[in-house]
Amino acid sequence: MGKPNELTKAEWAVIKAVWEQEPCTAPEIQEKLLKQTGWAYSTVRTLMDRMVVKGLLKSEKIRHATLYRSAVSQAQAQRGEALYALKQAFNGALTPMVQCLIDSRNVSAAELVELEALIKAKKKTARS
Amino acid sequence: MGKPNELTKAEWAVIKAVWEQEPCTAPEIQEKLLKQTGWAYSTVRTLMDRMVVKGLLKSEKIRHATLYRSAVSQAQAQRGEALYALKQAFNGALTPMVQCLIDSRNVSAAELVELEALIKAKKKTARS
DNA sequence: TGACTTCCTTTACATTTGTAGATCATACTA
DNA sequence: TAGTATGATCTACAAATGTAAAGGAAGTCA
Repeated sequence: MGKPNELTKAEWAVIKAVWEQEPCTAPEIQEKLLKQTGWAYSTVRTLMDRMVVKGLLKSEKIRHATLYRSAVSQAQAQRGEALYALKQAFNGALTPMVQCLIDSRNVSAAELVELEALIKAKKKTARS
Repeated sequence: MGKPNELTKAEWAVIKAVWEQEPCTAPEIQEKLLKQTGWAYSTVRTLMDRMVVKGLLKSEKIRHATLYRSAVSQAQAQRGEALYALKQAFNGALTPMVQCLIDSRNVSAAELVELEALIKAKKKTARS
């Protein structure tokens, strides 16, 4: 299970669309992304085929048409990205990274409560 | 203040070395990175010059030699990377990202305490 | 069954990134 | 001052990425 290589922006756009509707065809994804990206069909198609080669998507040929599905889950991809940032930028130091996150954004009171709860929960599971 | 574009792995390696010793010369950085990367002088030099063009480093010519310094702080670069992950992978949702981080790693009890404190502190500043 | 519409396949090309050899200018040293 | 070591510049080249046009094949509707 190699690390799901980090995704490029374009790849993120595609795989997000795929997650929303699996399995799917290239024209469907192109349609979905048209507004945000303006990409032509062949652009999307090329991206998707390259992503198959990379192991980010799987494709299956049904007669004439090609069906795609994701080969990495959203959770896997998210984790890959989060851990990449953690490692690269913060040298693996978790606390500074979280600190940075909550300092760099307007965090609502509700979110702070959530975060607190989450950490409490983790403490419980950790200690056992 | 454009977003400090995300850095590539190679760029991270270079800028980290620069932060450790500013100002610095290309040969110094090459030396520093030799062990981890095996890069030749011209490789490092090319990287650094490209980073100047991108606005990641600044360079100054002192006679024959070239002195480099960072043009983005460590904090800025870290923030860029963290926010990129947040936005791209988690669609800006902070809590899930933090959740993911603490689930994907062995977090020590001490770290959990730190995190908790950090959030408490944030709550205080937020409410005012 | 011919025309139209879709989707697929192939090919292409510019830009960015990773990596470095070769050669030129300098400065130090004997 | 000639020779050597050191750093600078230029040029190169392959792989990855972003982006798409052009031309073929297949299914659909009249």
